[in-house]
Amino acid sequence: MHSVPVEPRRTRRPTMREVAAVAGVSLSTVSRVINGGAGVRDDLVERVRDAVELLGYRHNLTASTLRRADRQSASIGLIFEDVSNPFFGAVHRGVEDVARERGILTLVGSSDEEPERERELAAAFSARGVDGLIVASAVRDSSYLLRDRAAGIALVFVDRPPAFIDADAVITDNVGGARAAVAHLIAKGHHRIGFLGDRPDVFTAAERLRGYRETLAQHGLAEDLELIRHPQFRGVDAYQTTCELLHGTNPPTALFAAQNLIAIGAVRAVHALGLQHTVAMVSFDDIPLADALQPGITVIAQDPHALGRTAAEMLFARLDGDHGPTRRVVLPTELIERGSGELAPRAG
Amino acid sequence: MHSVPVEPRRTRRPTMREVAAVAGVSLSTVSRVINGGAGVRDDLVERVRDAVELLGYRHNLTASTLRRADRQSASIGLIFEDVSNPFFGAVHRGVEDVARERGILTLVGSSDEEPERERELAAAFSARGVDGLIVASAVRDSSYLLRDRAAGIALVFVDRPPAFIDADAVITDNVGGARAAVAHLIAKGHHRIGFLGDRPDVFTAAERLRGYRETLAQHGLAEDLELIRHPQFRGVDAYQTTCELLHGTNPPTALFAAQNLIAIGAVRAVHALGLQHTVAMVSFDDIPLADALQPGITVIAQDPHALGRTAAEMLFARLDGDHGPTRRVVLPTELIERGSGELAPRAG
DNA sequence: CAAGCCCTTGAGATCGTTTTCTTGAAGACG
DNA sequence: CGTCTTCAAGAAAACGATCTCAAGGGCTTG
Repeated sequence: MHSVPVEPRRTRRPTMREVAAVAGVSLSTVSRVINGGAGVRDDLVERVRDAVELLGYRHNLTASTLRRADRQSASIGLIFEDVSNPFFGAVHRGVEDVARERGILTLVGSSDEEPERERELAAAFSARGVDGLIVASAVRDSSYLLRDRAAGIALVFVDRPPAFIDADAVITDNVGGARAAVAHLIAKGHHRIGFLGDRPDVFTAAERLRGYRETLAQHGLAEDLELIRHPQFRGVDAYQTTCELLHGTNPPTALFAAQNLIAIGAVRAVHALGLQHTVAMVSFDDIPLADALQPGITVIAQDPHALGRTAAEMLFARLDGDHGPTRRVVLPTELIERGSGELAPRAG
Repeated sequence: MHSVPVEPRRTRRPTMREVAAVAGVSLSTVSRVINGGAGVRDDLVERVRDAVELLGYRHNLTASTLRRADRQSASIGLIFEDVSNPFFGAVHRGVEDVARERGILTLVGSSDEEPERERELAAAFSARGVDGLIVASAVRDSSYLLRDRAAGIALVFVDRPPAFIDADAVITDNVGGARAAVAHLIAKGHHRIGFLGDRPDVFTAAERLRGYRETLAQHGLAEDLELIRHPQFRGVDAYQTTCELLHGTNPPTALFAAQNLIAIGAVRAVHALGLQHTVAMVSFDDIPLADALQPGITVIAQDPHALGRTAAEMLFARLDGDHGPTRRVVLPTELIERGSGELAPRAG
């Protein structure tokens, strides 16, 4: 079994010219049939269709795009931080659901939060003639995309707003969500609340930190820099950082884990230390099995699928000729109480 | 703010012809410089580079691919069941890591396990001239891809092997993993083990069910069809199905949850019923927070990232001219004991 | 019956690039 | 000094499709 060698590209793909020859019509007629067949006599349409079938002709969109007046490639590019983060998986799916209805395909890449990589991806997408770009940007200055937009590429920012370029964006209410999380913990009596989040050069992290700080200030609570931590490699370091934080002198009585992967690490740490009934916790972003834990994890849920859907809808509106002012859509978060956020403070 | 209207495509993209005019050289020379500059005098190279910079020229890969002798588009297509399933997110990332080194981009789509949709995606990718296809196929008969491969598109199956077409494949040892799971439970004394998995028309589900059955038989245990369940919509129904199973007459003392999303549903159900210390459980595929639960979830872990990496490596080997016999790579699973699989049977 | 119109069809230009072919200049060599 | 080789550079064809435009046929209409 499995011993038949794979033949190298034996047959060239048939072209419209060959279809035309077989059908006994001109190249133009074949093109018309392929593009819907309007204005072609029925019997010719049939002959062309038969020839297509016979030869196994497949339309070459590369050549078509090059020549067509509208220049549309029916594909868009998505730049995420990491396609293997379930958050972006859901955003991707939201985009795909909308794109599918229009027969549009998605090119997807991970920037790993590296500006250089993000620009490379944008350039690569652009070189392939994408009609639009949906970007979760990791750069301080997104104006490098101006040239692409000037060349006719539609542009929507998702999860993080654009900087130094006026463009459409769909983001979550990060500050509001963080405020809700921290206010919730304060209402339960907590005064020392740890913050675990990405470094503040990531927009979402900065916003969530802002919400944290503002809410502390609003309630007259002093900010302790010891309690604000930024684990570098989220999965691994969040665990470690949480342990350090909880084993330090004067540890927090509650934690706000401001990102999904960091939250997973923090939850694992709290459970490993046996402190899950002692240290309160709220996470930003819902995580699988959050409700199966004891106690369940109270979360600020965002809707990544809706983020993707909305971004795609805005992108296609632009491609359909919407030249209105740029829009920024902010999607709300939802506080889901499951137990971990409702624990009262206890002396460590 | 945000009130400046977005200008419609104002500038056309500059072409090589325009670059040539500005640099005062011929089109051919510009092409040579863009493609590495071999055989062009240094001063001309510099003049062309300056013109490129000045005009903001961006290479048009669409036109380039059309004309180039090798016809490579430097992009590949990925067909998954669902890009928002973290399992496929990880496979995707594995592919991307390998593709990135070669400057190759990924087009990605979800088939939702619908054969029609899978064929549409393959056709759409093919029309866009992808160099290769990595497919987690949902169809009984994958021979529809023969035509594409004949047209020179490399082909690798991932997660599920090909049917009616001889092609490379990378899959997990589903039968072996399932055997290990069930044997583990039997060794702990369980005789009534529930099976929760996708319908057997999904290859992986059929294989895991086979492993389950064979292991029961091997240990002289009778098979009870009441214990074999196939929740239709995984997230929602797995929860419901698990509840029904555990509340039925003569319920199982252990569960084998044979897919990641089903496992999440089953774990939630077991915990909701308060049976997590009573009913043993092993899941196929590791899931986040499995180790934070009480008891931790014992899993048969597969390595989706390696699945993607390996598939990509095989694909590129073919693109590099490997015409050897087709290969089937089977990646091993790993049993990770965390507690839930080590519970002894108790009368319900 | 001729003029005018609509409708279908095909010829040829064209999209932006690569590739082949040609040209011309410079250098090597007997 | 003439011929042969080598090399850089440009002119033009080609990739596979779409689009413009002109031609031809059939029909209506005066």
